[in-house]
Parts: sequence; structure tokens; C-alpha cells
Amino acid sequence: MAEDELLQFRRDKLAALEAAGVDAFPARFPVDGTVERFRGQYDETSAEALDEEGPIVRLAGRMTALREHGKSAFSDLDDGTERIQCHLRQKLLGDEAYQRWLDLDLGDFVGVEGQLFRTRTGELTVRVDRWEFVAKALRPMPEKWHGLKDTEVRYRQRYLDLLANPDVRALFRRRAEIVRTLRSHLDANDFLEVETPTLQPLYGGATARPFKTHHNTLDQDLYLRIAPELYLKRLLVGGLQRVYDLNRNFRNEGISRQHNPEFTMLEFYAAYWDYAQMMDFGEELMCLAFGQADGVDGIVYQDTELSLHRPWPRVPLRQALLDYGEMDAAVVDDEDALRAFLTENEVNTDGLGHGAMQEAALDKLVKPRLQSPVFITEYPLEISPLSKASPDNPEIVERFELYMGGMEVADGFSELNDPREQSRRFHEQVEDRGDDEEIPPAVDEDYVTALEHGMPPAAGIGIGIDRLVMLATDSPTIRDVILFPLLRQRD
RNA sequence: GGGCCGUUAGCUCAGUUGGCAGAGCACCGGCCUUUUAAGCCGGGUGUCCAGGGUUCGAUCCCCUGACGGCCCA
Repeated sequence: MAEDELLQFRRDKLAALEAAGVDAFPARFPVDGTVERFRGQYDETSAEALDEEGPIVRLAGRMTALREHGKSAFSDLDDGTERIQCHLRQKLLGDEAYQRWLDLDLGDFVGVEGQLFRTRTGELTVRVDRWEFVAKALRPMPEKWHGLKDTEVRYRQRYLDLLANPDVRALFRRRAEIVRTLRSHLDANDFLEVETPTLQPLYGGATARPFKTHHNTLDQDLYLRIAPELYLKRLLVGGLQRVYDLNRNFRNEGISRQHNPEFTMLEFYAAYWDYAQMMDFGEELMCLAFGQADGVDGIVYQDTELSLHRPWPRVPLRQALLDYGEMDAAVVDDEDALRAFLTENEVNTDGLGHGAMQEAALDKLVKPRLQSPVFITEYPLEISPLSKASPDNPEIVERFELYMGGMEVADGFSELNDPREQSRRFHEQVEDRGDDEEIPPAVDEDYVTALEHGMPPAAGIGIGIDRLVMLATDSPTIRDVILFPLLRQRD
């Protein structure tokens, strides 16, 4: 059927309905429960007990299937929680109401009232006594058996994906559950949820290109935040000892299986913790998110079994390059040798110092092999401008990154709280900036001023929620766990 | 940014070694009072992603582009 024709049939039915005096878009239809609730209540009740009790239900939802049998018909009603069968009888409803039901289109919203009973095959069913039109669907629903597969349509018209694919609905419920679990564990540990600016006069807290925007009244350029870090630490200065911010960050970079330009990050800070304590707490928190407080069972991600056995291994970056990356110490430790090695392995080293090259080597050689969670620790100071240096080695900082399923999932460290050192590192960065948009154009003096008022020693962590949800739901791409991933605009 | 792959009916997909475009579901008409991917009878509804080229003839071959996917940067 040509699309125009399909739509015309539905428009014609709508017109006929309205001509008969029916409101096709009434303001309300009071229900007294959801399909899920009534099923929970009566799924185990026998046919005889149902006949005796005679429970009357009022439900509303989409009519998703119609099986006509002459003077009676079966329909499915889906209210978004679950599906329930309805039985319509001409004799019970009268000719007009019965015929009007037969004229419904799949996807139309209806409200029904009637008694629950069991059919010959034992299916819980509503014997509809009366029904009302609730809302017209002027476009057809996706095919019922194969579902909606076209990835582009799934992402662009996510509502169709949700309608057609129950797994997708379940996934986003799971996502909400994970976020709820994270919040409640943080709350239980005396972390205070705060909201820090998304519009920032200067960006910082990560290495990434920002989105730039402009405020008209102030006539001032602003950036969408790439991280909440510098604001959260201002709050530590202000005496809030444990804070978290669960929100969207924006990075003006490539799009891939693991990257969406806007993504959700949980960042939190605890005064008087160091990075080791933060790793302890972080792995506990993430195990809870995976639904495994004890971490014993592990998870399967893309056909690979990941062990969550605690404690998760902690491997210094240099050691990881030697062990997982199978590199020679002589290469890892020597800047020129490392550069030559990376160039040979098709990694661009332009503008990268020794530390940055070690990180690049980690990305290329180690990251893909890290399936079960591993904390890579002891990062070069050179690429960690906000982390506190190790007492044993001034070139190394107390920092970790968590890798899992071949992805970077979290990043944390003991926070640099010496304003003199912070100022020195900021200035160094800005002076070496060149036209590198990943480095802010100016020193965040306001942040340094905050530190000058005194910040307690603290540790912080940022956890990529989308990637965490990918792992928890065995999703191959970040687009599957973001309701409306960014796609190129169509003409 | 580069390489490879995809785009055919509303949906899921076949197909054409270049010769009137196919199926299932959906849809339209008819039958049917316990069906459930209901069933039975009848109906094919299309810019084969877009534009150009080759050809008697292009959905198919060639070129360019759009969008998407995978891999790489």
C-alpha cells in the first residue's frame, strides 16, 4: 500500500469518527491501574476464582492487534507496561460500539472497562463492557513480528524503536535503575548531590575541545562544560566535604561506538580520601551498578566474560605497557625510542611529550586487551595537570583510569590542592597551548583563587555513565544506550 | 579525514548474468462468537536513496553525491 494511501485510510477513519460525533482526542480517560499491576494481581488466579470474584478493570492503551471472529473479536491492548487481551462481543457492546471497534486502526489509543476472565486457552482477558476512543494514530506502527531494525530510524525516531522493541524499553529502564543505584549509594555515604554550571566562561577539568556559545545580554562567549571538576572542587573549598554531580558533558570531538558529543558523567569528590580509597569506593559503586554487590559472578560483554572479582587489579601505567603491551622497558622509558616505536605502529606523535606518548601507547596496545576491569595507575604528571604528584616521584601523579570491555570507563586521582603548583601548571599549559583548542585559552585564575583559600586533601573520580550502561546491558554501541544520539541532520 | 559495506512496498527482507518488480506482515473488500504471528477467499499498493553517464533498454554496469553501519585515523 502506498504510504499516502495508508495515511489517507486513517485520516478517512478519523473523519468518519468525528462525523459520528466521537471526540477522537478526548482530554482524559481515567484508569484504575496498569496492565502490569492487574497481571501481578490476577495472573495466578484460576478461571473459576475470576468468575466468582468478577474483578472489573478500567485500562487504556494502544490497540495493537485485532483478531475478528464475526460477531466477536479479540484485541491486544498495550499500555506501555504490558499487553493484555481484550474480548469484544457484538451482543454485549451493541452493534455501533462493536463496529466502531472493528474500524479501529492498529496503534489507536482506547480505554476499556470490563471484567477479567480466562479464555479456553487460559489467557487472562478483559471482557469489554464499554469502551471509549482515547487518541487516534494517523500513522502505522512498525511491523509487529520482526520489529524495527533500521538503525537509522531506530535512532532518529526512537519512539518507534521503543514501541516495536520491548528489549529497548527494558534497556532504558535498566539505565534508570543503574543511575538510581549510583545515586542512592552516594547518598547513603553522605555525598551531597549538587548542580554545577553547564555554561562556563572558561572550560577545564579535562582535555577536550569544547562547544562554544554566546550569551546575548551579557554579550559574552561561553563554553558548554567538558567536565564539572573545577566547580566541584570549589565546593570542597566551601566546606562541602563530599559532593557529586551527575550530568551531561559536551565534547566537540569525533563520534564513534564509544563517543557521543554529549554524554553523561558522574563525578564525585571526597575530602580526606586519596586515590587508593577512591578506587576502593569506585569499584564497590560500580559493582552495585552491575547488580553484583560482591562482584563474584562477573558479566558478559560482547561474548567476553568479564570478572568483577574484587579487588580489581591496579597496575602502574609503565608496568601495563610492559605486561599487557609486551613492550620493552628500553622503549617505554626512552622518549626517542618510544616515538620511533609509535610512528612504526601508525600512531601520530606530533606535539606529544614522553608522558603523552606513553598514554598513546596505552590506548593503542593495552586498552583493547583490558576486558575485565583494571585500574591503570601512576600516570605521568605531564598529562595530569589537576592531579597531585606522587611523594616518591615528582614526574608521576596519584592517578588512575579504569579500563573495562576495552573502554576507558573512569578517571580519578588525588586532587592537587596547592594553589602555587596549580597556577604553575595552568600557566605552563597556556604558554605551550599554540592553537590547541583542547587547552583553555586562559588560566582559570578564579579557580586558583579558590584554592588559595585552602582546599582539603581530596580524591575525585569521573565515571562515564553511558559506557557503564553499555557494559551492564551488553550494548555494542553508545548509541544504543542514549535515547536520542546525535546524528547528522537530514535535508 | 581514509577504507569497506548498505539503502528495493508502511515494516522485515528476497530478486533482477541489463528486458513488465517479488514474499511475509501491515493495508483494502468479503466470511467467521474463545482467537492469539487466528484462519479462509479476493486485491500488489513501488521515485528499487538522489543526480549524471554507458545502452535499443538501467533498480542492476560506471561516475558523483546524500544518509547510515563497521574498521582505521
